[in-house]
Amino acid sequence: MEWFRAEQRQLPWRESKDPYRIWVSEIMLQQTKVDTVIPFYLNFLEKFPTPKALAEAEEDEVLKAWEGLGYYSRARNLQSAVKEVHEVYGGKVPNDPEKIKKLKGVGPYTTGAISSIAFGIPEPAVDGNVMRVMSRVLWITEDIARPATRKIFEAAIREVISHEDPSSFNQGLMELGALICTPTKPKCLLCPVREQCVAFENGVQEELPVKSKKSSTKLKKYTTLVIQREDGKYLIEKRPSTGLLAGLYQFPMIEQLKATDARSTYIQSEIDREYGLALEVESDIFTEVHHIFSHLKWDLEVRKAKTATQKTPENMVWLTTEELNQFAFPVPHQKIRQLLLS
DNA sequence: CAAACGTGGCT
DNA sequence: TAGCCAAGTTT
Repeated sequence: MEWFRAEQRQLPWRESKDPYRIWVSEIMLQQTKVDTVIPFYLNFLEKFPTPKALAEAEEDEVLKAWEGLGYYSRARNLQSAVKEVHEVYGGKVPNDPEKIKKLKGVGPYTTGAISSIAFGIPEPAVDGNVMRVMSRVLWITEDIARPATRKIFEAAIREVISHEDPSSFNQGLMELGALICTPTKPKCLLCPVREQCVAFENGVQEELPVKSKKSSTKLKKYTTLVIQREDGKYLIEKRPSTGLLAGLYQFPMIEQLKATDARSTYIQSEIDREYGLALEVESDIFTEVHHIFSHLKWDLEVRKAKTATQKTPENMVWLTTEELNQFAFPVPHQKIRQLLLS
């Protein structure tokens, strides 16, 4: 805690003890680096300064503020939970871990983080940093990829957490993991708990934590259509409200399951069959986009198309060039949008 | 419990 | 280049 108080970074969410602001920061920081979060955090709180402002916003507006940050269910769950706080708790985040834990998008880590940082309650906040630091300090060799392992670290933290300043204790452990006890090349000579570290004592700090590997990404190929009608507007599809990139907007895509699915005759018949749109698909490829997600890879073959119809299929909308920027697109489709706007 | 769920930076 | 990693949660 002494090390943390002296060495901690100045970060936007450390300038306020407003539980709402702590909450927003903790959701954004899930699986996301500090440097990535900062600009999103500042913009988000400018747009939605209070639980009330977020509760009353349009979901599309919330997603737009999250555009490019990833894991978009975080944004939708956060707004849903804030609505609950607004309705059930009068707009104030409850000062009780059991109630906090029930909020959508708030799991064991975030419960501990909000409880300790915003309310000074001595609850463990076990994230990847804490498991790395403690696996080294205590030479714990359990596989941290397994859900059950988190409980081992929570039990260890409960034994030593400060009841005077649980906020500095939890944040200090995470800050230590971020700045000193790093995944590779940990700066042990600068570490304030080097003397207590069993892994350092035995020279095995680089072997910890033990973490099993995840399965590799799977490839999906799509023909992606930039469909423009006579007044210049583009046809944009809103993704379903569940699953991958839920609620985001994109250029319509047809999956290529076999080689012939890339032909314009196939594309045209598919669009006619699914949406009743008569399309003239160009034979040239406008651009290609390749994108790697956490668990899958997209290869997009983008082609331009024209249509004369005024019909608007379900879950689609015609947008002007300017309006394209008002909706949240996933990164691969941002690349296409950027080409059209340049 | 394993897998789904984004993105960008680093090795 | 391919894989790993980052203040995890939900299904």
